[in-house]
Amino acid sequence: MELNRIITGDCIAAMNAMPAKSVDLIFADPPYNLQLHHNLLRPEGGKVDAVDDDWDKFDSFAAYDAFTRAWLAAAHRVLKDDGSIWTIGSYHNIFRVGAALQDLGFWVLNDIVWRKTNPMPNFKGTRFTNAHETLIWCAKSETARYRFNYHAMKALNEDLQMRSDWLLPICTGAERLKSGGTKAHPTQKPEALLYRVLLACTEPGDVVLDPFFGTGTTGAVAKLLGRDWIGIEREEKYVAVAQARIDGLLPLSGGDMAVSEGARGLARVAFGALVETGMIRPGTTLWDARRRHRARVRADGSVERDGRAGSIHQIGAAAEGAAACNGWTYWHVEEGGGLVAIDAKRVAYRAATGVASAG
Amino acid sequence: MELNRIITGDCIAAMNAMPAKSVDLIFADPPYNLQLHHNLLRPEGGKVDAVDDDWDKFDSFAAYDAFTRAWLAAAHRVLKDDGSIWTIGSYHNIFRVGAALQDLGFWVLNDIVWRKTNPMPNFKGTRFTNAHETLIWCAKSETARYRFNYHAMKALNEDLQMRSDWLLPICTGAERLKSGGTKAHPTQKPEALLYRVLLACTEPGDVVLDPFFGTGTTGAVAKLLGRDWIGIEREEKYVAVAQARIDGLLPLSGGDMAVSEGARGLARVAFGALVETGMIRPGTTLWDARRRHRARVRADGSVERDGRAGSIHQIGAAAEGAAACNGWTYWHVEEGGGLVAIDAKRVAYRAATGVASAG
DNA sequence: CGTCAGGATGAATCCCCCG
DNA sequence: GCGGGGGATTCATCCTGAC
Repeated sequence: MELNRIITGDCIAAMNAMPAKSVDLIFADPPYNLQLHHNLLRPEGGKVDAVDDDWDKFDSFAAYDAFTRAWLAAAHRVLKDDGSIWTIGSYHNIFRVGAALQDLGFWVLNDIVWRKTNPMPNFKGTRFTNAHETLIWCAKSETARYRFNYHAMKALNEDLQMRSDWLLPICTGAERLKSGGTKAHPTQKPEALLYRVLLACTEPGDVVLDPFFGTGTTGAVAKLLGRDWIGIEREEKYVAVAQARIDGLLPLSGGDMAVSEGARGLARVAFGALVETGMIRPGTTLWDARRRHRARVRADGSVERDGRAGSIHQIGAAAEGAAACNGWTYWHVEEGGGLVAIDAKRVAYRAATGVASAG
Repeated sequence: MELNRIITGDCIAAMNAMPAKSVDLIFADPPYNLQLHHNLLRPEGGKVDAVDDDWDKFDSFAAYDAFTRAWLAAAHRVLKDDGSIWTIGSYHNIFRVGAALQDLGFWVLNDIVWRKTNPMPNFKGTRFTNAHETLIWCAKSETARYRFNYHAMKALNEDLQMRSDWLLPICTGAERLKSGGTKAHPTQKPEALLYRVLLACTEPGDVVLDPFFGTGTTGAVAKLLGRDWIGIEREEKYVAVAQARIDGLLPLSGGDMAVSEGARGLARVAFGALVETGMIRPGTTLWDARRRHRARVRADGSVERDGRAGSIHQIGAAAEGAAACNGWTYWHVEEGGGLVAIDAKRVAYRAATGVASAG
């Protein structure tokens, strides 16, 4: 089997033409079936550049399921018995993909949450910011002896076990491939994501297959890490971009590559978290250190003073007639006859929950 | 329908005995179908106290799917058209539940990741630490007008949009209910999780249904926040624990339940009303913030620019060549040598006339 | 050359009342 | 039920151009 090349064509046919049990790892980023109906405008009037490509359009969930089961069955055949498979998706499609994986006999090892440091906001204020995507990692069967480089993952995570939630930025800037001044592909994944997947589940010389190759992030990281790879992609324009990208790369010599871990230092704690967890009850009176001003805690973590509601910082600033105020040190609660700064509650919260570092 | 009580029995039968379209929110924590075949040993030899209750055993994915679709269909019937449903699960079951939700016509609004600050480590070093669970939030249909208290969520998160990943501790310590020295229920959820769900999607007086009530976390938080609730639980030992727990609770006072509201809750003011009352005189020049465009106020509250007259919004959009425009924040009047947004005039108008909230 | 303000942008199922 | 129109709504990051 010829390695380190892109096959142009349909991934099901291409996989069926490959030898059975021939690849060690499959990474698949299939269409998400986003079902976007309307144009979305940003508050300042700009238009969101949506994914509206034909390859993401399906007539129904049934049609999407049929497609999913077909490519997963082909993937099952080419995967070695001790290999494993990763898929990525969003709430639009990931439940269909996950159920299909289970139905085909794949054994789920983890679901991994890719938390985006910089997701697009929800412009209309109608839902929670959709700030993550989900990956599913499966062995070929319940009893398979899959590869997991536990210590490499632990080392990558400052000697703590790598968790199932990964904080990584989306692909922007110089890493984002352009063609003709605009993005070459609407859904290019960050190399750091593939780096972690390949480092966790393969060793040098393993064969990595990506049936939805796109601009070739999987191939690029595989080459970098000294893994062999095969990419399958239907659209010739993406094939050209991917080939040029990978040709221009040099593998690492011995090496390593920085994986973004996001902001370090102490985790940001919202005042609302203290209210939610019952450390401070709605209705509690907050005092400044000299009891000259008071405010009342509301159910959503905002506070109210003289009929005006806002954050602890905003209302503290208003009480002092100042432009800004650190509400954590400004406001206090009554405790044992004296006043305790709410910052002490934050310290206690961090200690109780073990949220030491951000990320 | 009798509220604020626990129904002992099977949740499907109990929901089918309830009136159709009678609840505003459903929170469901169904069995996870954990498929734990072997006893798991800790490194030091102790046995992990795993979920091995009969209620979590299913013979196959098909049996679990049939159960899931049955209770979800019953839930669909009792949910109001503009209500919403939350479910929680792990990778063992959440894909089955999510696919069933979509197949039954529920419309996914978000998948939410509950990131645990203190998850159980992976003792064997064979996988990533399973550090999260997944919630799925759905409206009853694609076109339903569900409730989302956007500004309350934003206030709870230090004035940033609440994201789809929530960092919360697991339920331990004093909050963890005990019976006879051991934990009363193997999967008790933290109150903070329910607090956020109920604060986001209900208002005081709404009816919240939990078909897998367990030790009654949903009921406890509903009572605290002044929401009505109904719990359904099959196991009498859990019913007793939940009832005692909720009976011992005091709700917040009415004022403490108040949360932040956005401008959509404010009374609508016609621009013409400001002209009528003399706050803005006909003939006044309106400017955009950077003085690139100007318009002239007419006697009827319309404005004119380049020979075209229309509302402040229409003429603002025309000036910008945009599809839409909020004229209140786009246009400004000269005042004291600087520019003041006409929105400030609207604030003054509301204050002067006492029209605070929308009717 | 550096700094700063302004603009662009990312897998998005993104409004709602009134006639 | 549908169409029109008022008017509510954004976070982190990177790039470009002005000075």
